[in-house]
Amino acid sequence: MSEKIITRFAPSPTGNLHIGGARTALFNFLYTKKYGGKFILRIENTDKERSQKEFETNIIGGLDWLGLEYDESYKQSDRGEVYKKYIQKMLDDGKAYEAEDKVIRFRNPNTKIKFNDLIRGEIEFDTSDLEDFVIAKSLEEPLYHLAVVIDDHESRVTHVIRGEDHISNTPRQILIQEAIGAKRPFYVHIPLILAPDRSKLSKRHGAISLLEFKDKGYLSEAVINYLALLGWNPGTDQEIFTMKELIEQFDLSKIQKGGAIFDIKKLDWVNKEHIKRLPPEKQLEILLKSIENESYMTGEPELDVAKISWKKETPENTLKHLEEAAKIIEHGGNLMEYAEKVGKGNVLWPVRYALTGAEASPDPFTILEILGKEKSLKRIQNAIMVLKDAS
RNA sequence: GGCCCCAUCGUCUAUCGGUUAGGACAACAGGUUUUCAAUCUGUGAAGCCGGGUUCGACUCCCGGUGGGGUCACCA
Repeated sequence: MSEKIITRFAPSPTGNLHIGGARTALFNFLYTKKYGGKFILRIENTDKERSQKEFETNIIGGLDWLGLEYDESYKQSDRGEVYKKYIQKMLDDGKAYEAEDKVIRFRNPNTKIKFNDLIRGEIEFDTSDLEDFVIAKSLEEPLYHLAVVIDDHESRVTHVIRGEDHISNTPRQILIQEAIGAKRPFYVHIPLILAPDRSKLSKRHGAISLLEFKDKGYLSEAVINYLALLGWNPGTDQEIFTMKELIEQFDLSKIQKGGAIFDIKKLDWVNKEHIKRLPPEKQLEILLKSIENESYMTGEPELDVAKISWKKETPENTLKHLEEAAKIIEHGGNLMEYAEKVGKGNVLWPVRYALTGAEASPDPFTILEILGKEKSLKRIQNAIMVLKDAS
């Protein structure tokens, strides 16, 4: 290795950290850790109107939850003097000029810019399509392209790993680099994470805060694992990874070119697989916490008459079983004994369904205990009523 | 619309010129007559289209088509 790898994740605090941003951060992190480099977090808040402290907190909280530690961090709002120096120099050199409308524009040399993207190969743009774009509102107010180039230059960033939506920004940034004599980093434009309709993920389609996954009880290891698999694969059949394994196996050449749709069902499966690998006591803790949020814990279950009876059992018999079960529960009798006598499923299924309204849930005895006698009996009576109404 | 990127099952993907095109999720069917099910088994499901190159193309080239991104004094 001739040069130490330096990467950065550069979110703008104009929104919460969502899965797309989280995956970009993850890829930067994995690549850096694999080669023992340095990973920088840079908060891009040159837009004072749209940037909010709340989003900054959310982004940092999200990275922290995922365990994506950075070696260094800074905010663009703290670097006004640095940008000012560069803008003045560009003005002095004639690389930029103050336009009549009081903004500072880049003097576009109108050349062809060709760059090599590490996962897409050579990409060429004719920058004469671009006008003299604005690089700063004033000496004190730099804009995105300028700030990015200066920061990457001063931080000696070697690899710019970012979303594919930045491909069209690259030629402008290269133009600025050349104007200030900065070295060109390697570019790695990773595919976008898509909404189910294949459009870019936006708030509309659930570009929800990453932290909501935490609130919903997902394991950060599972989220990391699933995100890594969106657009990357190890070339083997392995699908469940620890962070350590991801770092070992991560490879830019295995990154996909096309966008990938986020599939919550697969995340659920990955999450399940990670839970299975946890010690039993930890699993219990997760189970208990997940039950708290179930609909049957927060409200009354809604029953579908057709689902009350177990498989081929008749509604008449089910009615009888439920009435009997209610009696047994009321007097603290042995429900299992009765169930074994007339067929376990015939009794246990309707009881559990009456209590939860769910096809999948913990077993009836656990639910009975959690709900308590009074609430449980009320729900069973309700199921009996629903059954009677239907006949 | 201009410019740019992309294209294998519904979804995530393997294949780096020679495979019955493999795996996973999901779906569907069935088993375990629910103290356990965050289970087990099985089934269906794909190379966008048209030209080349080649003994041989999912794979390489060209052209379509389709999808996406981007065109701010936002990032």
